[in-house]
Amino acid sequence: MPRLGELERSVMNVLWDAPAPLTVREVLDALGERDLAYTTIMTVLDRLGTKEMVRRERDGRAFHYAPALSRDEATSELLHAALDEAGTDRTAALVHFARTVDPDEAKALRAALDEIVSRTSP
Amino acid sequence: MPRLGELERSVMNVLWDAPAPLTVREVLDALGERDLAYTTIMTVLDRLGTKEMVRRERDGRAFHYAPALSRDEATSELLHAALDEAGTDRTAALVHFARTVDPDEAKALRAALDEIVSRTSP
DNA sequence: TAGTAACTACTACCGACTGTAGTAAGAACT
DNA sequence: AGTTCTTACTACAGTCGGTAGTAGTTACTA
Repeated sequence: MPRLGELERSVMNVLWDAPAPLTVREVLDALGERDLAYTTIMTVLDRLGTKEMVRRERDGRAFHYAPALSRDEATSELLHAALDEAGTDRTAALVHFARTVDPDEAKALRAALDEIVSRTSP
Repeated sequence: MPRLGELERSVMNVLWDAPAPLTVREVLDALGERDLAYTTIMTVLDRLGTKEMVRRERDGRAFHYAPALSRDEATSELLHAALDEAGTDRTAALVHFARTVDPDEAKALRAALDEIVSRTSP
């Protein structure tokens, strides 16, 4: 997954928070605090399309934009990418990560792992 | 932790693989396959210093460069950074990650988590 | 001791990526 | 016919990373 810029990520967050695909104008409005030009959002959405982070479907004369993957998937892919940078010692890096993750999150993570590990080697 | 480029990462790997701090020339030699200029390595090491990824100590008239953090720490920080991009739904992202990680790595990760979780809530 | 080799400091340049936006042109509404 | 909305295309400046040159200084060497 390509790296996202600040504004690109904001736009993705808007799309992820929306219950349905949004038009350029709707994204623009959602980003109301940052007084951006309509075409700026167009450009960003276009680039996100090139990066295959969003897909668009025509509805009448306007396009509607939707995330190509869920926020969870995207973050998970980021995590995998980070892990891939480790080269060797992937496991060691994971162990280090496990020890530094927030306790509550550690619990949730372990629960999820319990499932998959028990499913893999019963 | 700032993002590293390709060459920067190669240099970090050289430093991580070395048992002791290296000089510019030693890094350059270790990267022998890529015919780079001495000053290119200098520049890269300098930038890595700015990013606080390496520290240097003078030894005679030359500097020796050492990683400022271990490879595991660096990868772990990358993982945390990736997780931070999740904003909300950190846990959900972790669960997704747990389900998509390599089975062997999942085992190791769970073992590490077992430790910390049992230590946190005995 | 004069010349050469090694090392650092500073500067430079190019390509890719990102933020930001303008202009042109077509469709639709007034 | 004019205004409005939308898309397509183009542009420009800033930052980052890869790559390296030059100048100046220290140290070894013939």
